[in-house]
Amino acid sequence: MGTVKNKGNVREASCQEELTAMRDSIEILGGKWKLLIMRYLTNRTSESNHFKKIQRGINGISAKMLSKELKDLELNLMVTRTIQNTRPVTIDYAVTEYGKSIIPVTDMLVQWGLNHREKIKEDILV
Amino acid sequence: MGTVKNKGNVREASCQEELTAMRDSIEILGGKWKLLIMRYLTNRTSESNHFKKIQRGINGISAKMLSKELKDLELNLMVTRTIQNTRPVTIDYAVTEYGKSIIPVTDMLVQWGLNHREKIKEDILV
DNA sequence: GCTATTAGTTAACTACAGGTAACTGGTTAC
DNA sequence: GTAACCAGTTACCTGTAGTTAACTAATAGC
Repeated sequence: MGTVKNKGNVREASCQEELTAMRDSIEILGGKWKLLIMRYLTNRTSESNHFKKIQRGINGISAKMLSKELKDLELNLMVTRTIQNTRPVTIDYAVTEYGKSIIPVTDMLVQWGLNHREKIKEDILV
Repeated sequence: MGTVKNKGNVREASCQEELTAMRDSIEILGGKWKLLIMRYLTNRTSESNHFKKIQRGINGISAKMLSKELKDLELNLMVTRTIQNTRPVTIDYAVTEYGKSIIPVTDMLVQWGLNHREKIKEDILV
């Protein structure tokens, strides 16, 4: 470790760093819901997003999971949680400036998903 | 459904399509290993990648998981499996042309992971 | 008092992702 | 014959991601 012997090792080392970086991303953003929640919130930065509204917007997510995932995202500084002075009380969730760094990731996943649908269609026809 | 009543609904509709697309992506590429395997293979398209070599290259993956994930990726047309005429037999795994469409996704995840490390460091120092 | 809204929490459960380790089967080299 | 390489498979187990449904607590309207 530490000594770089040749080009092969340089490539090897940086590849391992890449894989480690991706492990981190997957650990933080992995699972069924986190990226969906982030996508939902980054699409609506102009409005206030309270708990029930988010739950209605993301098809199929339960209160328990939404609550848990929002906590995780808050811990990782991706979203903020603000209590609103409304009756009944609402809690506003918003993407942080840092959280917006996720946009390129979700953009790529959306594009890839759409593209994959097209690919599947083609494969069925041909 | 079908009738678009106003701009709000248009935005709503396309957002739901986006989320659906992302659900697809997450379903196909989700889990601890698939994206790591794809990253590993797309980084080495010039060489042949046999089973043991991949397992050695991706730290911590077991034969069972690698075997299972490669099968899944093959089913989704992301990689090909070719038996090599070597002694002992080796099996070559390669990313398909279509599989390369995943590169922008893994690129973004690698970048985000690296950036996140930096962010955490800063937060500790400040 | 009853119902509805908000934001969750809690318990009880299931299913599957994933880990560990032993094993098959074929080939080569010593 | 035995050790080492290849490519997996199989069985067993565990932890946790995720589901469902019931429940708390506060406020407002009828």
